Amino acid sequence: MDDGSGTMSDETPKPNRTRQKKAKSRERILQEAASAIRMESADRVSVATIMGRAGMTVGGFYAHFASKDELLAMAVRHMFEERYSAFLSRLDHPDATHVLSQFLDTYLSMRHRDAVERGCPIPALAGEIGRLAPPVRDEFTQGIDRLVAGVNQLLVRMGREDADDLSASLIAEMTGALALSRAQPVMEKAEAMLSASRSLVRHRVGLQ
Amino acid sequence: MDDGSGTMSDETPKPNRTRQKKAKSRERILQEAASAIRMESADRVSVATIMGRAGMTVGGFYAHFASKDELLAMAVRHMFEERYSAFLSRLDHPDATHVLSQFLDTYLSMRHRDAVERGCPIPALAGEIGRLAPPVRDEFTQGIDRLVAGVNQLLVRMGREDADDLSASLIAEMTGALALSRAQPVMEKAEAMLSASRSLVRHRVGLQ
DNA sequence: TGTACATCAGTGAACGCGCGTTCACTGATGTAC
DNA sequence: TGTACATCAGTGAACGCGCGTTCACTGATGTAC
Repeated sequence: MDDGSGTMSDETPKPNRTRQKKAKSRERILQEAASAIRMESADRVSVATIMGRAGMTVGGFYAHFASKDELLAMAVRHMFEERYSAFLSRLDHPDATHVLSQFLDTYLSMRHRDAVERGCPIPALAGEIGRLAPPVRDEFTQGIDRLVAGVNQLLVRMGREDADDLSASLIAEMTGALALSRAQPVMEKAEAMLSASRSLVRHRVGLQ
Repeated sequence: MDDGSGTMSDETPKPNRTRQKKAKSRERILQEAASAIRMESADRVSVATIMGRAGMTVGGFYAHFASKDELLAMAVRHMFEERYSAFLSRLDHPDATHVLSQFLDTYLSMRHRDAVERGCPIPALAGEIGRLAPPVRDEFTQGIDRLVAGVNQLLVRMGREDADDLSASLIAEMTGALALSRAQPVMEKAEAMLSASRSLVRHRVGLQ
């Protein structure tokens, strides 16, 4: 059972063609799960469906994950990395205002509203996260914390002294506005909601 | 089939003890459904569980509702009425500022955060509403519209000229903040999130 | 008021279905000599 | 390099379970005379 390394990790037990193929399969499962969970909810999406979309059959699943819950936790981590690694790596960009401005506009856009399966995990999962297993919830709250901390950092660099409260308040408004615009099937009304929040959020951070 | 009234309504076909008892049963089912749906999601809660909590068995359900979907729509309407009829009836109160101030503080409180099953339907259902049947979604968006319109009315009476955008933006922030504080299991952090939004929302409407 | 039939709210078992998980297996790839 | 065995990613059928819905039924209440 022990691979000889100091920790109990089951990582890197020699790369070869078989293991590389397995790693790619795992990546495909994670990607399909990340999409399907945001689209259908963690509850509704089945292990069989995810495996099917990843080009495999159900039985093979348990060679990759111990349970559906473990997949959910890894998929939530995957969503935050996929969506925010680029943003978080731009926090040191010389023009903090520009980075923030772009973030706000991208977030509060119809494009984002309509791309649930590649969008921010927060509005997609906030409602059901309390019912999911603690490790899943942990990945979720850590993802939120990193995002809020990122916005906070930009606000500090822009000279805001109320950055702590403001960053939390902005993320609350933005995730709320996206969720509400998605609940509204009439496109014009959905756009009006995003537009209202976009202009007020920009105003609140001193843009335009 | 026709009860003789001009419309196709199946209402008021003579009240007697049997019918009164049935009406009370229906009310109990609706109340239990409204609680369970917010607590467990529309998806996870079963017709059998709701009927059991209302003191009946599964089979009796279809004497009250044509399907689970019909129950969901009626239950969503019930939630908004239960939560907001008092607030909406206070819109004409002479002191608009006071009514709004109370609304904000009640909404962004730990008490509200911890009372999911009696709380605002918006953060509880926003994530899954897009997957529910159109009639359920309609009740939901109508409920949101009435709430936003109510806040809008108070802001107008307080002399705000940007009331249209501001009311939508405030509801977005408040529902978002409540959802985020519920996702956070650490009480102190949950309270900090609510507190951040509470002070900024109050500031945005010119309070304190 | 008393009786005989009608109504219908609610019971409880059954249905077909999709779920998460298990498991004996297959066959391509890896390892040892 | 060639052969013989070991490994293990992935298959596909099966499991027990809970779901929404149906339906024959029961028995209390309502209606007609």
